[in-house]
Amino acid sequence: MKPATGRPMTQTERSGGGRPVVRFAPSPTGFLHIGGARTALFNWLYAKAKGGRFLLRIEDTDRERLSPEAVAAIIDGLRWLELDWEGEPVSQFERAPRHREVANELLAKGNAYRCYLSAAELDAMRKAAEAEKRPLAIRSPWRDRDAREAPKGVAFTIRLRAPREGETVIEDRVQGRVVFQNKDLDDLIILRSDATPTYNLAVVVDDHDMGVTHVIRGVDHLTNAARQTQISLAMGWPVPVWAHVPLIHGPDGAKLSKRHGALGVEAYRAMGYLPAALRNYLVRLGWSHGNDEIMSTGQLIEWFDLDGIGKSPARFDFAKLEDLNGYYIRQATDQELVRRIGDILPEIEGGPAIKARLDRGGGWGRLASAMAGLKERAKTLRELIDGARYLYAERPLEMDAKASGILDGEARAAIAKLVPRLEALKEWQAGALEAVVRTFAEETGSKLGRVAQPLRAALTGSSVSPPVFDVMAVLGREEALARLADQAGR
RNA sequence: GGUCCCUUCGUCUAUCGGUUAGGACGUCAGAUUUUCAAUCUGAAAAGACGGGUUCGACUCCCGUAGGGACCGCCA
Repeated sequence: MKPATGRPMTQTERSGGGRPVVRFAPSPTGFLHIGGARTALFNWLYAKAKGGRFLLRIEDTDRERLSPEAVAAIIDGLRWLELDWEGEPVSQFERAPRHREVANELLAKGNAYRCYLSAAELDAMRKAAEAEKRPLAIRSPWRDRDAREAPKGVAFTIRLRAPREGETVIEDRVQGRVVFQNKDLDDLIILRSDATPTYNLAVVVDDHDMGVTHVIRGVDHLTNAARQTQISLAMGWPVPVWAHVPLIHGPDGAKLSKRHGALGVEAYRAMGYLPAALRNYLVRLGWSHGNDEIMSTGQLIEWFDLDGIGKSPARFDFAKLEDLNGYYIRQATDQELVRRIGDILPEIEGGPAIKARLDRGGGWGRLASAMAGLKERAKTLRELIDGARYLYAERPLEMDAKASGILDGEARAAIAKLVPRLEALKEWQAGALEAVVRTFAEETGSKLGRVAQPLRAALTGSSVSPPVFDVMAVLGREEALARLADQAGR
């Protein structure tokens, strides 16, 4: 098949539109931040949507900035987000010999050359250009100099012999056709003076060797796409399909900072967000499918495509994430919620203490039975834990300001009168409890709320809770009556 | 400074030359209610600006303004 335009054939076109291969290639210098998570998600979705493969490569060539914890954090983050990749993660560092091999091949082809410019000289050139306010393009004299003139025993770098005329065109599935004038691009270093490969070389070689057909990544790599295209062309390799997605900004439109949300995904996990909610939120940040907002993973896989990605940057909005998370919490099964609370409890402030109390005396079981009422009122797992406080609180309950306001003398007296009737109940369950209290309210000529609020206060120490009768049922006869007795007036 | 990109309600977005410019979050009001939520109903809220092209522009072109990315022997 022939490509419709004059651009180089892409791998998909060569393989007759076969299964795409995509990859997520983070550098392990920090955690998996929210932007990276979205990039990973887009790649993952694209692979799933098109029946392709999603690979993971760790760009760990910078040994100084490498941290093993960061690698672990990225992998944990992807796992938590449930973005599974195929095979073992590829270590870019371990492939250095192959990168070197390609650099030498380029050298042998005459598409690269040894450059003896020192770092200090380069620095001076850059400074001079800046001082004169003229555009900088490093033009190494060694591009055309005879290799025999080379100083002996001096370290050299290998530079790509990039074309000086014409243009390098990026046909981008998101950005459209982006044209770079070759005169603006300099001969980039592909092999450092210590014979280690640079990023752009490593990426091109790895993507080629891994059979990557589509490169989906942040726009911050757009100019790299031009450089990488030049390397691919110099090797006679096909150029992948590009898709450079816009970056995520903070609420103020500026770059996402720590205080905005440039946190690692593990922070979102600890804040009590559900992976499905975060995925749904993230995918809508820059991608759309008509007016659809809440989409199941199945729908996302069915609908996702590069065409739906917009070109303008999006701002991160916690309020919308929260709303979505609330929805996913309401949809989640009680068991899943209990499990996830158990997962994050050890890593949040005050969590271990709560866990210890839940561990004692069937707390988890009570949590599970209270979940139906609880999840209706929480936007995050943290709020869920907070809302469940009455379950694991110890007697005598601490009353918050509103609760003690509700429990005035009259209210306490009412509780005292009500307790015997509750005690007389054979079946301790919500319906029966409600009937008793309703009757009581009618008899005393008060609205249900007048009785229910004091009960709530006495039972939970708060003015806010799930329906009181459910609360009583979950607490069980003994505990509920004890709490009421604690607050009952004489 | 150079190169490249972006600009629809406060926010995320739909629209792909003809719509009362739609939806979602948030906000406000109301309904419901034992509290708070959830739910339902309704309201306010947008095409940065200036020129073209066209019978007709949010949509196409140019310019201005604002914003962003990149400009390493980092990735």
